[in-house]
Amino acid sequence: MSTQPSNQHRDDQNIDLETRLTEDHHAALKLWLRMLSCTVMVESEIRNRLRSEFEITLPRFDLMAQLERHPDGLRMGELSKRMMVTGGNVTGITDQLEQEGLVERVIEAKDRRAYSVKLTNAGHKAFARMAQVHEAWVAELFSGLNAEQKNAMVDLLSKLKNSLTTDVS
Amino acid sequence: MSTQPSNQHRDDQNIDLETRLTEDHHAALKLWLRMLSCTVMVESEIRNRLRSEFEITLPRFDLMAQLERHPDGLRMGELSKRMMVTGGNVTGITDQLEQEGLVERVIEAKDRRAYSVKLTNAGHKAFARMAQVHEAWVAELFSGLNAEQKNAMVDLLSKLKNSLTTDVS
DNA sequence: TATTGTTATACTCTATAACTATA
DNA sequence: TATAGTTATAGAGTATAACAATA
Repeated sequence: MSTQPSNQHRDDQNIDLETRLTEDHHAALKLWLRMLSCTVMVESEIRNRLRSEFEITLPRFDLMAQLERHPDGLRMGELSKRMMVTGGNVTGITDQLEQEGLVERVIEAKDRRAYSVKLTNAGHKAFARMAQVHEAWVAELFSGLNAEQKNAMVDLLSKLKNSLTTDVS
Repeated sequence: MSTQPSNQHRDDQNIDLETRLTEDHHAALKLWLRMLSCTVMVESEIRNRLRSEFEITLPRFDLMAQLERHPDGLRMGELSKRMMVTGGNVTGITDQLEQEGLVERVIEAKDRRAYSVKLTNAGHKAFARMAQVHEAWVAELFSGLNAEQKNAMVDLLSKLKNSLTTDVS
């Protein structure tokens, strides 16, 4: 093996490199396709249940969840960032929730261009009720993994998320 | 501890059970939220790149990917199942791809109600070009995980997917 | 001038239900 | 009658760009 001319040797190395690269590409693709299909399955199940049980859509639920975590309210721009959606959409979703009395816009004293969006009392109550059921659904859908496996996956996803937010942006 | 009356003891067990249940629910929710946000980040990045580089949408790309894997063609109903989308949508997406000459409907001799949808030669070429770049993007986006971690995650997702398709349907 | 948020518009995907043609 | 696929419709979410009000 080591008796081959260095040219050939270099070729071998290149071939190995290529092979490894291709294998890695395939592994990444396989991972992505599996992740996507799992996410789509869980997401559409939850979407359907939210609609049939509570007549609410996922983005609306998501906006309320964001506000639940921030009792002091969030600005439109902050909601936009957190929901990974452009401003116009947040306006639309907020409008709907405001009409239903679940959310309110409070003018900020310091910057009168900006609003602070908060859950109303009714919004808090409605969300608490939904969140509990929602959490049980999620637990049910992920019951195929035991505690250890769930933790392992959270760790892997955290690593991935970290690399995504560090590199890409 | 073991000197407590059995009533109290039973209470303790219940509390433990509840605690464990709540912990599990939280773990599942945490996992789901992390998985969702990772998927959304990767998906929107790929969606944007596909649009700006190739002027194609994700569902259209997905349909072509399905056909690439099945050179003999797929019926509309099969595409619908695989893409997890209703029939009307498949008709629409197929129409567009057919207009662009990337896909063709071939009437089935045996059952003249049904079509077999196939990639055209142009479709094959176009897809091959896109798939190569797409795979490189995915590899790049998942480069935060090493080979071992990717494999571990594929395994966990396979387990999850399996439990989802077994239990839920 | 820059920023916050809204409005107007258009596009894609989606589901549902009524429909046509064939089995 | 049942099935394969299409059509028509309506709705949600999305992005973009022009706009108003405030900083």
